Amino acid sequence: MPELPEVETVVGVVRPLLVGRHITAFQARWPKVTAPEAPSAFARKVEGKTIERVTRRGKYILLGLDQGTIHIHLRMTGRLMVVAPGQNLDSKHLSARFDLAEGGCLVFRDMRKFGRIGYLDDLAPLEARMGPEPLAPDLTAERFHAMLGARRRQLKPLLLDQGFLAGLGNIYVDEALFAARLHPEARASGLTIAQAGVLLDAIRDILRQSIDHKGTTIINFQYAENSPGQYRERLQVFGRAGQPCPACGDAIVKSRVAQRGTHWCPQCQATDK
DNA sequence: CAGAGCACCTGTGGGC
DNA sequence: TGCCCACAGGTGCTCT
Repeated sequence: MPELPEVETVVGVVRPLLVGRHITAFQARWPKVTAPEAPSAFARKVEGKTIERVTRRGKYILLGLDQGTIHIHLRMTGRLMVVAPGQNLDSKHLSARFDLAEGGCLVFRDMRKFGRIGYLDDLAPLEARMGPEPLAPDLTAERFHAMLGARRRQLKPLLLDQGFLAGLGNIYVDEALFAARLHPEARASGLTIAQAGVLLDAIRDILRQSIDHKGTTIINFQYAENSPGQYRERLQVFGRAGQPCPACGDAIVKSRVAQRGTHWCPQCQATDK
Protein backbone atom coordinates (compact mmCIF):
# COMPACT_ATOMS: atom_id res chain seq x y z
CA MET A 1 0.00 0.00 0.00
CA PRO A 2 2.11 2.79 1.25
CA GLU A 3 4.96 4.47 -0.49
CA LEU A 4 6.85 7.53 0.66
CA PRO A 5 3.95 10.04 0.50
CA GLU A 6 1.57 7.73 2.34
CA VAL A 7 4.15 7.00 5.04
CA GLU A 8 4.92 10.71 5.35
CA THR A 9 1.19 11.38 5.74
CA VAL A 10 0.84 8.77 8.48
CA VAL A 11 3.86 10.19 10.29
CA GLY A 12 2.35 13.67 10.17
CA VAL A 13 -0.87 12.40 11.70
CA VAL A 14 0.57 10.28 14.52
CA ARG A 15 3.55 12.47 15.47
CA PRO A 16 1.65 15.02 17.58
CA LEU A 17 -0.26 12.20 19.26
CA LEU A 18 2.83 10.19 20.17
CA VAL A 19 5.70 12.53 21.02
CA GLY A 20 6.33 12.56 24.75
CA ARG A 21 4.27 9.48 25.50
CA HIS A 22 5.39 6.46 27.49
CA ILE A 23 4.97 2.88 26.32
CA THR A 24 3.62 0.76 29.13
CA ALA A 25 3.07 -2.51 27.28
CA PHE A 26 3.34 -4.18 23.88
CA GLN A 27 1.13 -7.01 22.68
CA ALA A 28 1.39 -8.88 19.38
CA ARG A 29 -1.77 -10.41 18.11
CA TRP A 30 0.08 -11.76 15.07
CA PRO A 31 3.32 -13.23 16.45
CA LYS A 32 5.31 -12.79 13.25
CA VAL A 33 4.78 -9.03 13.37
CA THR A 34 8.12 -8.68 15.17
CA ALA A 35 9.93 -11.33 13.12
CA PRO A 36 12.65 -12.40 13.20
CA GLU A 37 12.46 -11.43 16.86
CA ALA A 38 9.89 -12.93 19.23
CA PRO A 39 7.20 -10.51 20.44
CA SER A 40 8.24 -11.05 24.05
CA ALA A 41 11.85 -10.07 23.32
CA PHE A 42 10.71 -6.99 21.42
CA ALA A 43 8.33 -6.05 24.23
CA ARG A 44 11.13 -6.15 26.80
CA LYS A 45 13.12 -3.65 24.73
CA VAL A 46 10.36 -1.07 24.33
CA GLU A 47 8.23 -1.28 27.46
CA GLY A 48 8.92 1.56 29.85
CA LYS A 49 10.46 3.77 27.19
CA THR A 50 9.39 7.21 25.99
CA ILE A 51 8.69 8.22 22.40
CA GLU A 52 10.73 11.36 21.72
CA ARG A 53 10.63 11.63 17.92
CA VAL A 54 8.47 10.32 15.08
CA THR A 55 10.14 10.39 11.66
CA ARG A 56 10.28 8.66 8.31
CA ARG A 57 13.16 7.03 6.46
CA GLY A 58 12.23 5.60 3.08
CA LYS A 59 9.05 3.66 3.77
CA TYR A 60 9.89 3.11 7.44
CA ILE A 61 8.13 4.90 10.25
CA LEU A 62 10.64 5.52 13.04
CA LEU A 63 9.71 6.03 16.67
CA GLY A 64 12.79 7.48 18.33
CA LEU A 65 12.86 6.45 22.00
CA ASP A 66 14.84 7.79 24.94
CA GLN A 67 17.03 4.83 24.10
CA GLY A 68 16.90 3.08 20.70
CA THR A 69 14.38 3.25 17.88
CA ILE A 70 11.27 1.35 16.87
CA HIS A 71 10.96 0.83 13.12
CA ILE A 72 7.63 0.05 11.52
CA HIS A 73 7.09 -1.03 7.91
CA LEU A 74 3.50 -1.11 6.63
CA ARG A 75 4.32 -3.21 3.55
CA MET A 76 1.13 -3.66 1.51
CA THR A 77 -1.81 -3.18 3.83
CA GLY A 78 -0.49 -2.00 7.17
CA ARG A 79 -2.23 0.85 8.97
CA LEU A 80 -1.06 2.68 12.03
CA MET A 81 -3.34 4.72 14.23
CA VAL A 82 -3.55 6.18 17.70
CA VAL A 83 -6.64 5.20 19.63
CA ALA A 84 -7.77 7.67 22.28
CA PRO A 85 -8.56 6.56 25.83
CA GLY A 86 -12.05 5.13 26.02
CA GLN A 87 -12.39 4.93 22.25
CA ASN A 88 -13.55 1.44 21.35
CA LEU A 89 -10.91 -0.70 19.70
CA ASP A 90 -12.00 -2.65 16.62
CA SER A 91 -9.96 -5.84 16.75
CA LYS A 92 -10.33 -6.69 13.07
CA HIS A 93 -6.97 -7.34 11.38
CA LEU A 94 -5.16 -6.26 14.51
CA SER A 95 -1.48 -7.18 14.32
CA ALA A 96 -0.10 -5.42 17.37
CA ARG A 97 -0.79 -2.84 20.03
CA PHE A 98 1.33 -0.50 22.15
CA ASP A 99 -0.39 0.64 25.34
CA LEU A 100 0.41 4.20 26.37
CA ALA A 101 0.52 5.81 29.79
CA GLU A 102 -2.53 7.97 30.58
CA GLY A 103 -4.61 5.63 28.42
CA GLY A 104 -5.03 5.06 24.73
CA CYS A 105 -2.82 3.00 22.48
CA LEU A 106 -0.96 2.84 19.21
CA VAL A 107 -2.57 0.22 17.00
CA PHE A 108 -1.09 -1.60 14.02
CA ARG A 109 -3.65 -3.21 11.71
CA ASP A 110 -2.64 -5.29 8.74
CA MET A 111 -4.99 -7.32 6.60
CA ARG A 112 -2.29 -9.22 4.74
CA LYS A 113 0.09 -9.49 7.69
CA PHE A 114 3.20 -8.53 5.72
CA GLY A 115 3.95 -5.52 7.90
CA ARG A 116 6.78 -5.66 10.42
CA ILE A 117 7.83 -3.93 13.63
CA GLY A 118 11.34 -4.04 15.07
CA TYR A 119 13.71 -2.37 17.48
CA LEU A 120 17.28 -1.21 16.97
CA ASP A 121 19.69 0.35 19.45
CA ASP A 122 21.57 1.78 16.48
CA LEU A 123 20.02 2.48 13.08
CA ALA A 124 23.27 1.83 11.18
CA PRO A 125 22.27 -1.64 9.89
CA LEU A 126 19.01 -0.25 8.53
CA GLU A 127 20.73 2.79 7.07
CA ALA A 128 23.28 0.54 5.39
CA ARG A 129 20.74 -1.03 3.08
CA MET A 130 18.87 2.15 2.17
CA GLY A 131 19.53 4.47 -0.72
CA PRO A 132 19.28 8.25 -0.43
CA GLU A 133 16.04 10.11 0.18
CA PRO A 134 14.69 11.40 -3.13
CA LEU A 135 13.75 14.72 -1.53
CA ALA A 136 17.12 15.28 0.16
CA PRO A 137 18.71 18.51 -1.11
CA ASP A 138 22.15 16.92 -1.34
CA LEU A 139 20.91 14.50 -4.00
CA THR A 140 21.91 16.54 -7.03
CA ALA A 141 21.25 15.73 -10.67
CA GLU A 142 24.96 15.07 -11.07
CA ARG A 143 25.02 12.60 -8.22
CA PHE A 144 21.83 10.92 -9.44
CA HIS A 145 23.30 10.63 -12.92
CA ALA A 146 26.40 9.01 -11.47
CA MET A 147 24.27 6.55 -9.48
CA LEU A 148 22.34 5.60 -12.61
CA GLY A 149 25.47 5.38 -14.67
CA ALA A 150 26.90 2.71 -12.40
CA ARG A 151 23.97 0.37 -13.06
CA ARG A 152 22.93 -1.62 -16.10
CA ARG A 153 19.50 -2.47 -14.72
CA GLN A 154 16.19 -1.49 -16.20
CA LEU A 155 14.89 1.78 -14.79
CA LYS A 156 11.73 0.40 -13.24
CA PRO A 157 13.23 -2.33 -11.04
CA LEU A 158 16.13 -0.05 -10.16
CA LEU A 159 13.84 2.74 -8.95
CA LEU A 160 11.84 0.19 -6.94
CA ASP A 161 15.05 -0.96 -5.25
CA GLN A 162 15.14 0.69 -1.81
CA GLY A 163 18.89 0.24 -1.68
CA PHE A 164 19.20 2.46 -4.72
CA LEU A 165 16.68 5.15 -3.82
CA ALA A 166 14.48 4.99 -0.72
CA GLY A 167 10.73 5.47 -0.78
CA LEU A 168 9.40 4.86 -4.27
CA GLY A 169 6.96 2.04 -5.00
CA ASN A 170 4.95 0.83 -7.94
CA ILE A 171 2.60 3.81 -8.25
CA TYR A 172 5.15 6.59 -8.13
CA VAL A 173 7.72 4.82 -10.28
CA ASP A 174 5.17 4.47 -13.07
CA GLU A 175 4.09 8.09 -12.63
CA ALA A 176 7.66 9.41 -12.56
CA LEU A 177 8.76 7.45 -15.62
CA PHE A 178 5.76 8.77 -17.51
CA ALA A 179 6.41 12.34 -16.41
CA ALA A 180 10.03 12.02 -17.53
CA ARG A 181 8.97 10.27 -20.78
CA LEU A 182 11.23 7.30 -20.10
CA HIS A 183 10.63 3.66 -21.02
CA PRO A 184 10.33 1.46 -17.91
CA GLU A 185 12.80 -1.01 -19.42
CA ALA A 186 15.37 1.57 -20.47
CA ARG A 187 18.85 0.87 -19.11
CA ALA A 188 19.84 3.13 -16.25
CA SER A 189 23.38 3.55 -17.51
CA GLY A 190 22.12 4.90 -20.82
CA LEU A 191 20.57 8.08 -19.42
CA THR A 192 22.14 11.40 -20.23
CA ILE A 193 22.73 13.94 -17.50
CA ALA A 194 19.76 15.89 -18.84
CA GLN A 195 17.49 12.84 -18.68
CA ALA A 196 18.67 12.05 -15.15
CA GLY A 197 17.85 15.62 -14.12
CA VAL A 198 14.39 15.45 -15.65
CA LEU A 199 13.73 12.12 -13.94
CA LEU A 200 14.86 13.40 -10.54
CA ASP A 201 12.74 16.53 -10.91
CA ALA A 202 9.74 14.39 -11.91
CA ILE A 203 10.18 12.11 -8.91
CA ARG A 204 10.39 15.05 -6.54
CA ASP A 205 7.50 16.95 -8.05
CA ILE A 206 5.23 13.90 -7.89
CA LEU A 207 6.22 13.00 -4.33
CA ARG A 208 5.72 16.57 -3.09
CA GLN A 209 2.36 16.90 -4.76
CA SER A 210 1.21 13.56 -3.42
CA ILE A 211 2.29 14.51 0.09
CA ASP A 212 0.29 17.73 -0.31
CA HIS A 213 -2.75 15.61 -1.19
CA LYS A 214 -2.24 13.15 1.71
CA GLY A 215 -1.12 10.36 -0.58
CA THR A 216 -2.94 7.96 -2.89
CA THR A 217 -5.76 5.70 -1.79
CA ILE A 218 -6.45 2.71 -4.02
CA ILE A 219 -8.15 0.35 -1.60
CA ASN A 220 -6.82 0.40 1.91
CA PHE A 221 -4.84 3.45 2.66
CA GLN A 222 -6.38 5.86 5.13
CA TYR A 223 -4.27 8.42 6.92
CA ALA A 224 -6.87 8.90 9.59
CA GLU A 225 -10.23 7.38 10.38
CA ASN A 226 -12.09 7.25 7.06
CA SER A 227 -9.91 9.79 5.32
CA PRO A 228 -8.55 8.63 1.97
CA GLY A 229 -5.58 10.25 0.24
CA GLN A 230 -6.57 12.56 -2.60
CA TYR A 231 -3.67 12.09 -5.01
CA ARG A 232 -5.44 9.23 -6.78
CA GLU A 233 -7.36 11.70 -8.92
CA ARG A 234 -4.10 13.14 -10.20
CA LEU A 235 -2.55 9.87 -11.36
CA GLN A 236 -1.63 10.10 -15.04
CA VAL A 237 -1.00 6.45 -15.92
CA PHE A 238 -1.25 4.21 -12.85
CA GLY A 239 -4.50 2.24 -12.90
CA ARG A 240 -5.50 3.84 -16.21
CA ALA A 241 -4.85 1.03 -18.70
CA GLY A 242 -6.90 1.46 -21.84
CA GLN A 243 -7.65 5.09 -21.14
CA PRO A 244 -6.20 7.88 -23.25
CA CYS A 245 -2.75 9.17 -22.37
CA PRO A 246 -3.11 12.68 -20.92
CA ALA A 247 -0.28 13.85 -23.18
CA CYS A 248 -0.89 12.24 -26.58
CA GLY A 249 -4.29 10.56 -26.38
CA ASP A 250 -3.06 7.11 -27.33
CA ALA A 251 -4.14 4.25 -25.09
CA ILE A 252 -2.20 3.68 -21.89
CA VAL A 253 -0.84 0.15 -21.72
CA LYS A 254 -0.45 -2.17 -18.77
CA SER A 255 2.33 -4.69 -19.10
CA ARG A 256 4.59 -6.61 -16.78
CA VAL A 257 8.07 -5.35 -15.98
CA ALA A 258 10.13 -7.00 -13.28
CA GLN A 259 7.06 -9.02 -12.24
CA ARG A 260 5.14 -5.86 -11.47
CA GLY A 261 2.09 -4.44 -13.21
CA THR A 262 3.45 -1.47 -15.16
CA HIS A 263 1.41 1.36 -16.62
CA TRP A 264 2.89 3.47 -19.40
CA CYS A 265 2.37 5.18 -22.73
CA PRO A 266 4.22 3.42 -25.57
CA GLN A 267 3.98 6.59 -27.63
CA CYS A 268 5.36 9.04 -25.07
CA GLN A 269 7.78 6.65 -23.38
CA ALA A 270 9.46 5.26 -26.45
CA THR A 271 13.01 5.72 -25.14
CA ASP A 272 15.43 3.12 -26.47
CA LYS A 273 15.65 0.13 -24.21
C1' DC B 1 25.45 -7.84 -10.91
C1' DA B 2 20.88 -8.66 -13.13
C1' DG B 3 16.72 -11.03 -13.35
C1' DA B 4 13.21 -14.78 -12.67
C1' DG B 5 10.43 -17.27 -9.57
C1' DC B 6 8.50 -17.95 -5.40
C1' DA B 7 7.19 -17.13 -0.56
C1' DC B 8 4.75 -14.51 2.77
C1' DC B 9 -1.11 -13.42 3.55
C1' DT B 10 -5.99 -11.99 2.76
C1' DG B 11 -9.51 -9.82 0.12
C1' DT B 12 -11.65 -8.35 -4.05
C1' DG B 13 -12.91 -7.83 -8.76
C1' DG B 14 -13.37 -9.56 -13.35
C1' DG B 15 -14.38 -13.20 -16.41
C1' DC B 16 -17.02 -17.06 -17.42
C1' DT C 1 -25.91 -15.41 -9.37
C1' DG C 2 -21.83 -17.83 -8.06
C1' DC C 3 -17.19 -19.72 -8.54
C1' DC C 4 -12.39 -19.41 -9.49
C1' DC C 5 -8.40 -17.32 -10.56
C1' DA C 6 -5.45 -13.52 -11.03
C1' DC C 7 -3.86 -9.82 -8.97
C1' DA C 8 -2.84 -6.22 -5.29
C1' DG C 9 0.53 -0.09 -3.01
C1' DG C 10 6.32 -4.62 -0.68
C1' DT C 11 10.29 -7.15 0.26
C1' DG C 12 13.52 -11.05 0.89
C1' DC C 13 15.20 -15.35 -0.43
C1' DT C 14 17.17 -18.82 -3.77
C1' DC C 15 18.73 -20.04 -8.12
C1' DT C 16 20.49 -19.28 -12.89
